[in-house]
Amino acid sequence: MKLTELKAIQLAELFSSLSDASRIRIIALLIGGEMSVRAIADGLGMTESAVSHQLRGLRHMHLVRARKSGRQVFYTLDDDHVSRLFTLGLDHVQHG
Amino acid sequence: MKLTELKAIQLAELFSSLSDASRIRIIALLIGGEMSVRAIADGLGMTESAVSHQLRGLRHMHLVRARKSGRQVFYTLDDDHVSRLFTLGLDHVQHG
DNA sequence: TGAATATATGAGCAATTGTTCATATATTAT
DNA sequence: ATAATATATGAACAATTGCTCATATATTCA
Repeated sequence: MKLTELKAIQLAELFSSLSDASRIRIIALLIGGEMSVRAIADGLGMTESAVSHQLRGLRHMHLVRARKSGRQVFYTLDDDHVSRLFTLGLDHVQHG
Repeated sequence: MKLTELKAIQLAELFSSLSDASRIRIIALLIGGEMSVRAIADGLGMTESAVSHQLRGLRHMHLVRARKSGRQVFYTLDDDHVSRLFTLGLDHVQHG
């Protein structure tokens, strides 16, 4: 398949955002619906700082979207590509 | 979604194997069909050593499969999950 | 056998990554 | 106003990554 170097880099960056167990667990949580940073941190036993750092990367790659409400920020998956990549990857792992 | 830590790690490892532009370009080439290490190296302007190192990781994650013929080794994508992940990722990037 | 070819592998190094800790910003409550 | 809460951010550090270079293994050819 023909692929410009730019697209190759963008694809690699997309998959990079899914290449860490903490981020995978964040996304797995968000498949269940919108959550605040603290709720994610509590749910995963991570510090809010670590979660916030990871969410920034995910936001930057348009994998999650933020909605601010008062002093909380609620995150959701940005579009259905994300959960489809997730479940397709899970398929591969489970048939490995 | 509920996800064991093991599955999270395995998923992260799977996406890690797709998280580098050189590997993405190797996979893009292999979507066109079976190729030798040298052909891949020539096609991408990489050294055979660098390609071989990358192929080892891809082989380990069952993304590519090797077939030895004489002194050459021909690589193909291991199963259709790979090209489906690839094209799904490309979709996301192109709608970004 | 020895030389040439194709691939694989280990060591080493620069660059990147994910975390912690401290601090900053923003919002709400008193 | 001050304090408390929720999140974001920068610096710094250990751990990981992808390459090069040298070398090893395997196969073919003369």
